[in-house]
Amino acid sequence: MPDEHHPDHAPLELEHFLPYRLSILSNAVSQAIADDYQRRFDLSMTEWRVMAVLARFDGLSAREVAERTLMDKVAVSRALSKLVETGWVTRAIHDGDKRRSVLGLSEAGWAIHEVVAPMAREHERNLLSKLDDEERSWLVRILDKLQAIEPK
Amino acid sequence: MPDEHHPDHAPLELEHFLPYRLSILSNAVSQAIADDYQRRFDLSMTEWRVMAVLARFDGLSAREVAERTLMDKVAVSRALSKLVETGWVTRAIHDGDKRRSVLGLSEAGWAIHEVVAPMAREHERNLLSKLDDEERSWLVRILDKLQAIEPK
DNA sequence: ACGTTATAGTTACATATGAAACCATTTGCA
DNA sequence: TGCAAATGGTTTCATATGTAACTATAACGT
Repeated sequence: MPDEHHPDHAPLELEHFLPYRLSILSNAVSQAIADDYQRRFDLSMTEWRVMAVLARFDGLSAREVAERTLMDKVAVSRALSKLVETGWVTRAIHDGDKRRSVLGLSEAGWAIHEVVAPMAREHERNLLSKLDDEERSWLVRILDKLQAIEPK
Repeated sequence: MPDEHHPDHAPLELEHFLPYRLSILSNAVSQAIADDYQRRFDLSMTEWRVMAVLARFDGLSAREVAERTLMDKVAVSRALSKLVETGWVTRAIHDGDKRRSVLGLSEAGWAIHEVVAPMAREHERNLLSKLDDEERSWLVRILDKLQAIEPK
């Protein structure tokens, strides 16, 4: 909790500064997971996110993938070109709109997914195991509130 | 809360996956702050973190700055060379160990700090204002637990 | 003292990322 | 219809970042 006794311009104590703490925690967690599938499948985090979204929503366009993952379209485009090349994602052209692509996991892509999804879940479980039930439910509630549309 | 009814290999629902949520939240928060001081002072996040640490601990070496900020030494080295060049940080050589540098904020550096620190605090307050007291204290407690040394 | 090893910090290179320009196609509307 | 504006997606370029190699100095063990 920010200490009211420090004047506003006093040096920040990074280790108690919420944005900093979130950043450290988030990076540590994401990196641990990413290292895992990176090492085993040479799959980047953006690529995995694209695959995860296509596993749930088959036939999306690239723009829709970008929306769902909150990544920008350039990142998605790059991830897709690699994924299509390695054969884990299929890309067709939308009939009726030649600009749009129609994306989905290939058989091989599903096979990767079958391995990586449980891996990711395992990391999450591991993280949550540090909390008790009460803490877990507060965490979800707090995240929901904090994420209620960032008002700049 | 992860839903027990989904088998482990089912498609991840990113929007309920804790590591993903943390990453989105953390990026949004940090980016909002960074945009702010970036625009006004052409100061990157790593540079600001170096300055924040030097505001609290005068005379650190580069390695110590890296430890305190959890950034790697190359990032710190680069940040420092820019900060020294713009004149916001002073760098001397440790007497008795010519490898070590002795770092600190300059007058100009302090002036920047006086503006940026309150800005950062304001963003944090803004974020925390979405929570009530009870939620805030749970959040701190939860972060403490989650951050208790990542056991890989 | 002296060579080996460790440490502080920088440089070089390879890769990742983001913004803007770009191409193709489609939409909106005069 | 036909042409300006919008949209989907890729390419280009400039910048950021991480890893490994490197330089200089210091510490250690004999």
